[in-house]
Amino acid sequence: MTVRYEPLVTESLAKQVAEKIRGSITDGRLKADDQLPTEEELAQQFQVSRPTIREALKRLAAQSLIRSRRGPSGGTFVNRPSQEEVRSNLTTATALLVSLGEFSIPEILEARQDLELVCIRHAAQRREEPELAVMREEIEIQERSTVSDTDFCASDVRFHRAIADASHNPVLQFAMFTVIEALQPIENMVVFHVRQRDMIVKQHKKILAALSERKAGAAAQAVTEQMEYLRARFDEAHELRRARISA
Amino acid sequence: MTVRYEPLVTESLAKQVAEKIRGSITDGRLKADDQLPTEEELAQQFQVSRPTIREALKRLAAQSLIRSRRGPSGGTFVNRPSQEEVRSNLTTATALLVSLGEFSIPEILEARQDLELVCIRHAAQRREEPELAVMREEIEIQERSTVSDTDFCASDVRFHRAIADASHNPVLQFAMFTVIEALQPIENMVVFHVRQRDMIVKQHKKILAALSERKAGAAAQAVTEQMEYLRARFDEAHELRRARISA
DNA sequence: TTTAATTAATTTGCTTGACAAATATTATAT
DNA sequence: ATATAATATTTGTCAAGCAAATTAATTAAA
Repeated sequence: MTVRYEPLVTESLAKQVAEKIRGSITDGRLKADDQLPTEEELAQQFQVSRPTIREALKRLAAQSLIRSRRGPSGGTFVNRPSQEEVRSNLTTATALLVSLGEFSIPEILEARQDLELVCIRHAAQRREEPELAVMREEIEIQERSTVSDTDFCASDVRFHRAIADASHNPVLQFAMFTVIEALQPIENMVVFHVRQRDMIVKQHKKILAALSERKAGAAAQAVTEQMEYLRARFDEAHELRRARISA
Repeated sequence: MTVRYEPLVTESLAKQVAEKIRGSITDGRLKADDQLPTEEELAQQFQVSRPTIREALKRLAAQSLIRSRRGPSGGTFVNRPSQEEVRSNLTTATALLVSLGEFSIPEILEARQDLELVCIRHAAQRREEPELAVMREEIEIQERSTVSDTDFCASDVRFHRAIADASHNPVLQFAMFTVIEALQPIENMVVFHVRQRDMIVKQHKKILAALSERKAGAAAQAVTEQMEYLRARFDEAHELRRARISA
């Protein structure tokens, strides 16, 4: 008699259950807003206890693949993950990688320059009034001398996100946002240490002007200028740190 | 007497606990490989039950922020998330967004062309033997007529990942991998429906040759060619589908 | 004395059973 | 007919305990 061996399973039950359910979502058997069976029923189907089912569901909830509501019409439903949610998950993960030193500063700067150049070329073609309005607004904030360093940096992030938005390609936005967020702590360092806001604002104005007139070349030029400026400031900071260490 | 109101909390306990712990990881109070208190101790500290703590930990485990091991020397530890893990999480999330139609096919194709052009310019400068070897190997696989459609697509993905690798910028790799993975199901469609492998292999050879000789212009040209070819095939497929529907 | 096997201790993994809280439905009273 | 109250359903939480894995300590044997 032939025996079909099941694969040896060492994964935890909760993880297996989570994978099974995740599978039925990703392969389309469960669509957005579909309702899952109740925890009780799932427990029976998988032949595990309810807390185990709950651990599995929490894994999925952590990736905002599902949402739960209490009550008779409640239950667990497949989530339609918004780009926002996915992006925020991605951002925390990326920030962690950065903080662990997986990416070096020059690498981040290079990637950011490359990606922003791609975005700005499309932006020069496709930018609409709303994005220009955001940029104008942020420049105004950045010009106020009363604005704190933290707020200045936050405004800077919003300005560059507006550039990504103006590309009107959500995939590029997605990639760009990640790099912008990843760069933020580093950018904070610069602003805090170097305190050269005027230059940055001047460059932002140049970018805005070029986009307003749909001049792709000038916009690319302005972006390149700013990135080279940032790079120089970072090199300075690096020199300073080395000097301090060796002293 | 003045009263300080705590913010009204409607989030579930498990979620709050997870956020607290996540916070102490992302702000650096807990570093990689640090050990968390036992579930029992956490339950006491947060004044909740152990299953609630476990649900919280599972949320974090789902994002591979922590790992657990049983036994006396076991416990829960802060994970040093590898790029692989973060990427695989990101990939499933992105695939879901694609399957939900958050990104259109032309948008994905455009982003992929732009990003791959960025990668290939760096690759022409920095490519090393290992990446060229991978490309050669994959081309060889793709030339075999016995290879299944699925395997052909998988090899294609590996080929393009090698291009991203050759850029030697992990941030770009990160962004590029996402888009490649996102495109894969669509690419499968093309190969399955159009069955034009020769052309793709020919283009891959052109890319490899240009990279071998470090000719950035030729490499960019070859990439553009392939992307325009794919775009044309997709338009055809789209035409076909529309024709079928209207018929 | 050294080495191997056994035992004990610790920590996560899982189960059972129960109650609390939220929320829609249904029944009741005005 | 409408407002209110009771009820049923489902997730959220708790409690206590056993199982499994794994290391450290202990004991027995060579």
